[in-house]
Amino acid sequence: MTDDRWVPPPVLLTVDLVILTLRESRLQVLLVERGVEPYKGDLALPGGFLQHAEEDLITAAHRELSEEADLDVETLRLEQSGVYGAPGRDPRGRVVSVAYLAIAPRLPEPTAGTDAADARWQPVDHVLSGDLELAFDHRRIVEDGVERARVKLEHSALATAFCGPIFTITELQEVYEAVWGIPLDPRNFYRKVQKTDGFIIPAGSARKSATGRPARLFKAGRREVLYPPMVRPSESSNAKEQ
Amino acid sequence: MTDDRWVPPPVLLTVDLVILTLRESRLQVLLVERGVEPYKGDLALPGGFLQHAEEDLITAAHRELSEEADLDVETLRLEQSGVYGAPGRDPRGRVVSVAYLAIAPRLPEPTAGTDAADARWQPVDHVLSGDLELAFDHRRIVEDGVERARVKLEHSALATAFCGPIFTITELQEVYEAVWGIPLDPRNFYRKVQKTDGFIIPAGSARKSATGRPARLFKAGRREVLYPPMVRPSESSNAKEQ
DNA sequence: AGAATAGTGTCTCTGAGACATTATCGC
DNA sequence: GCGATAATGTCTCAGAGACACTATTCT
Repeated sequence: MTDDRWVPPPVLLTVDLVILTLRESRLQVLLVERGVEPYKGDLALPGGFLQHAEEDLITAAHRELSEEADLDVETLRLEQSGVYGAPGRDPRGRVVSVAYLAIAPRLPEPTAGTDAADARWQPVDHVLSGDLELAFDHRRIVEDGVERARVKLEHSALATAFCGPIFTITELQEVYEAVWGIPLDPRNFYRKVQKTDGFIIPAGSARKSATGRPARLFKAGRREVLYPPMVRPSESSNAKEQ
Repeated sequence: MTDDRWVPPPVLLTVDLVILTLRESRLQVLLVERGVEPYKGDLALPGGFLQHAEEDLITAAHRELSEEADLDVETLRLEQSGVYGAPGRDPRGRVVSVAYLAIAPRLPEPTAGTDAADARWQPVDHVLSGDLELAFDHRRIVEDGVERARVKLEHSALATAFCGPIFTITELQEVYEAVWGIPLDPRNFYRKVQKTDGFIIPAGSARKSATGRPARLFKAGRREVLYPPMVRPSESSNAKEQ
């Protein structure tokens, strides 16, 4: 099968970023309008080719993150979310894309970057429902990224990363509700979060809303892995396989 | 930052396979002795370069699987497990590897393939403990693959794939014990597995061991996602992040 | 006082863990 | 009968879900 003169086919590598945030109590994903062919003018995930042969994947992801959105790279956790390498996915040739997932607190409207004609937040439901068409196979990448975020919310303290440095329990609950897309009972949520040791740490008390009793403030604790995990209700009737 | 004449750097793509099975009640991984440089003579995961520019990743994984081990591809579930693309991981240049995880029932000693001087099963503990040196960053790939298998055992009916088409509950328990590396209570395991609807289906009754009461036989049910999940004990004291 | 939001308490049910007991085989 | 393995039952405790109540602010 392998010839003496055979050489492996080169491929081009891109990193694509699924940057999720919370705006107006909805889970939103950062999309850019492509400024170049192919799919020029269409919406797509921020990302791009590896810069040079020595660039690390995670480095490239961070570079694209700061290039295409004016975000503070330090505060963002970045994690690999999948590889997409189907032969026909990019008309420019054999392009394999490594997807990275980033979770961010409320962010400002991003400034347009170099490769992107425009960059803006879009609700993920619009993407998942298909109302919003994305270039390449980026819709699938968003789907996988969102599902990964949902699972991570169960088992890790990731939700605090969606909030600012100081937050109320209600705000934290809103994060879960937005990402999971379901309502939660405030009292059970309160109890669960409070008794999960090291999840959140008290940080004084202050007013938050215009009316009502002032909420206590918290900051993220040291615990990364939540055990027992936060449970997503009615998980009995789902099906999610590769 | 982007020059007019700039072109993205090409990379070489490999697929690496983490093939896990159960032999002698231990979790074992298929390793090959490399027949070519670099790392010639060292143990490594089966795998290799993309064959041609149009080959799908999963196709390449299946091809390597049948090339390097004489396994029935049909019965194996294959799933992406990670990407490994650190700049210095392969002396031949910029090589990015996509790892695939395969789970298999008891398998025979494999026959040596084309690229591999020798192929054989090795207990994963030997790899994880570092007693067994692996080429490239393959030890890390095995670590990630095993952890993924452990998690999948919790939330999916994957464990039945380790068994043959017909099995006893005790055999199924041995799968969990081998992969998780901990002993389980037979009575609680029995109860849990029985009441998880659609996990296993009765398939008659027959003798299994030389002595004692004959065990009932089962086959895999239709359910893929287990809810509530099988819980891995003492998960309270672990830490596992990217 | 009343509206609005934050925080606490209680009851019930499910499921996990620990462990004793019974059932069915070969000898 | 005995030894060995399979299967079932029981008790207890932790945690999730449902829901009523109290607390603290503002107007």
